[in-house]
Amino acid sequence: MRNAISTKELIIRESANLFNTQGYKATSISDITRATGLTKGAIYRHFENKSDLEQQALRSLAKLMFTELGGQIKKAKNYQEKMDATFAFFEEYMHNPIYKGGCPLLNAATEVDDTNVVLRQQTFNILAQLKASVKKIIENGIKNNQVKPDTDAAFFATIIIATLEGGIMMSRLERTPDAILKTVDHLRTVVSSTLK
Amino acid sequence: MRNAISTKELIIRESANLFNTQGYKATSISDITRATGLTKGAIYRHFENKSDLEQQALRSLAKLMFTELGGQIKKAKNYQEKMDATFAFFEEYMHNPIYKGGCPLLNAATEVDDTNVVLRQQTFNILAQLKASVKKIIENGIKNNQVKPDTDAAFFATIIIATLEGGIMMSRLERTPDAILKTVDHLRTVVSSTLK
DNA sequence: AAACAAAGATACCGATTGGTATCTTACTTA
DNA sequence: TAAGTAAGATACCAATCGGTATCTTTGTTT
Repeated sequence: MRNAISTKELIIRESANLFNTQGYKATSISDITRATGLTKGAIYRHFENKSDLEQQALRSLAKLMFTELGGQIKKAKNYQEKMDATFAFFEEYMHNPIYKGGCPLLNAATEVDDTNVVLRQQTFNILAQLKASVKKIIENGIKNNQVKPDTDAAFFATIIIATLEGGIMMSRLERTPDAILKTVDHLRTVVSSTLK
Repeated sequence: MRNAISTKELIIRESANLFNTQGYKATSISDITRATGLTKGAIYRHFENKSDLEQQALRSLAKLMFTELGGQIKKAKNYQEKMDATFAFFEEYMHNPIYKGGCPLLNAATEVDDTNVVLRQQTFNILAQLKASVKKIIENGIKNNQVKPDTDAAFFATIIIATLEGGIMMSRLERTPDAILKTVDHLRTVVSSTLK
């Protein structure tokens, strides 16, 4: 049997790419057969149905995102550097993206919020995880005497993520990094205001 | 002939509703026949094809948005009130939306940025119009001695829109106004910082 | 009221959708 | 090397897709 796990990875990689650029509903199994060079029979051997594949593809995109982002944050030594790393990660999207089609969180959130229950819950969890990681950076900053102790971590985590995601939406629509650069620039001054 | 213009309005209204909640690609003509109580023959008498209907529906959503937003802004007398009116408009989305499915700009932008050329250009124009209107408020604020003269209007217009759209995305995914309330709260302090 | 035109309904088209049953191929184990 | 099994290919299914040609209905005009 030709290596099963590597073909499953191939299917997930290619379908994740298509889902993130064309949308989940709009991507057909035939699209995925074309992208992978496999047949329907091969795909349905590895996944129960399309919904199953969608979930695993989104999970893969989220993992990729958190692995890369988490790695960059870990490298940074203090609060300000960790925040900078976070901003740099979203800024980098535009130049050399780790996946095509923009932010998987933004894409999934806007597509599935009214229609796809299972994908919505999964996307909700991705947002929660992202918020938690930004919140943690701020809380650690307070603990390490780098951030004003009365700083509302949940509040800043929310506005930072909202601003970045909105900036990505604009930059992708305008096909220029202008918006994401402006939002990151602004967020740097926001972060400065939380400094001790 | 049963009133043609009112049935065309019905088709646009119902399809705009479906497009904004389910997505453009994901909404079929049959969905629209169900929502309107009309048949395919009736729909294709008023629109060349699905793309034509998509364009007119998005145009209708944008018009609705700018009419409502513009009206609120016009009512406000000075810079701060006009900004508050803008924020209130986006905040209101959550409680009593003027259209289902969230912000038409955000929805269209994330769906079509990689796939649909004609709808992408249209969405691009909507964003440009929104940016221009926020920019104008700031520029008038400068002219009327209410805003610091060195304020970068284009910069603030971008970060305000990005933050609001990101806040809407989060609030809709989380099904709670928490995020949009936080972002608006933050933007009020941002606006304060531009005051003379 | 007869003629006409416009609005909408019906019935169909080929192509594509997600999904499945079955067949063939490739590899492992005995 | 023969048998067994897992991976993938093939061929099909009913349902739905966007779209169209044609028919019926409705209202206007003369």
